[in-house]
Amino acid sequence: MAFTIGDMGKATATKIETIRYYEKIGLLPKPARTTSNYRDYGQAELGRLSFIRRARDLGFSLYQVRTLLSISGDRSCDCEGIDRIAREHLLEVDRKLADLAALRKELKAVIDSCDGGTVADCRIIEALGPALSS
Amino acid sequence: MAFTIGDMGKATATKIETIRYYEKIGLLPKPARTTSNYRDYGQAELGRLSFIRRARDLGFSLYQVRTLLSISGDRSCDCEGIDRIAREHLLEVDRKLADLAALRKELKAVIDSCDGGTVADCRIIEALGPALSS
DNA sequence: TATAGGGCCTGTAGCAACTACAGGGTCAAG
DNA sequence: CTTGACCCTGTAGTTGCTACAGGCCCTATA
Repeated sequence: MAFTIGDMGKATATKIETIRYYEKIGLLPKPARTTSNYRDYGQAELGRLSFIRRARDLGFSLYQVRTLLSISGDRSCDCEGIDRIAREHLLEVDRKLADLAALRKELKAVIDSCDGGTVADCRIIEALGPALSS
Repeated sequence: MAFTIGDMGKATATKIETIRYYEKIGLLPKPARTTSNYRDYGQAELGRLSFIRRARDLGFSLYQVRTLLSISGDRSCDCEGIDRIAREHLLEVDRKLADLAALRKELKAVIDSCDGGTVADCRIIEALGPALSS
């Protein structure tokens, strides 16, 4: 029922420094301390940290996580805000996917154009930019 | 034939601060100066900056760009090194694409599980983590 | 009982790759 | 001759951590 910062880290696959960082920026509350000044966490903090990590794994920014946490703290509030953030994030992910796919295609084309030889006739270099007489 | 830093920026869609930053970290050489201490660029610098930007657009890191530039500077060197960097980068892009696609799928599932109501029964929140009794 | 090893503490600095000022000088047009 | 757009240097901020440095604490073993 009481966890050290190391326990928290193990339970959520989070580095200790990261946990302290979350505390510093106010994502995690300042926990109780033992007599020897060790952080003393309970179930609630563990849950909160799990939530943060899970949201981070899904690609939410810390700013978004902060909002998600504050909305989810108020259980009577309706879930429209949550839904909006999640959908917005999904759009962003889709944009990134499209960008990355386009980039991949172009990169592949650049690579495929090269058939060895010296740099003087390397197509990759050529494709990367004009007039690199430096 | 002579460009100000602003010209360079316009020609390559690069912010002035970024150009100065590239100079500071040694990616661009220190250019000549006019009598009033303005940076005075020539064609070579423009080419080099284009190269950098193009490589960055393709997702190469500044570290990789640095290597690409140094290899491409030696036109007699064979293009194996270039090819290796590019292929490695392609693999990295493929990994990112796969990760992002997986994330997208999971995020979509989380969003789709929600059918409104109050936060108390919001599935998004539920899916994000257990025991968030904070 | 001494000591060795782990774990914990604070605080600061570093990473990528920029971006954004603050506080000033320069230049061309009206 | 003044206004506005450009340029200069230098420093600090961004995101999300990560890595020390220098020190305290706790447990197990010889």
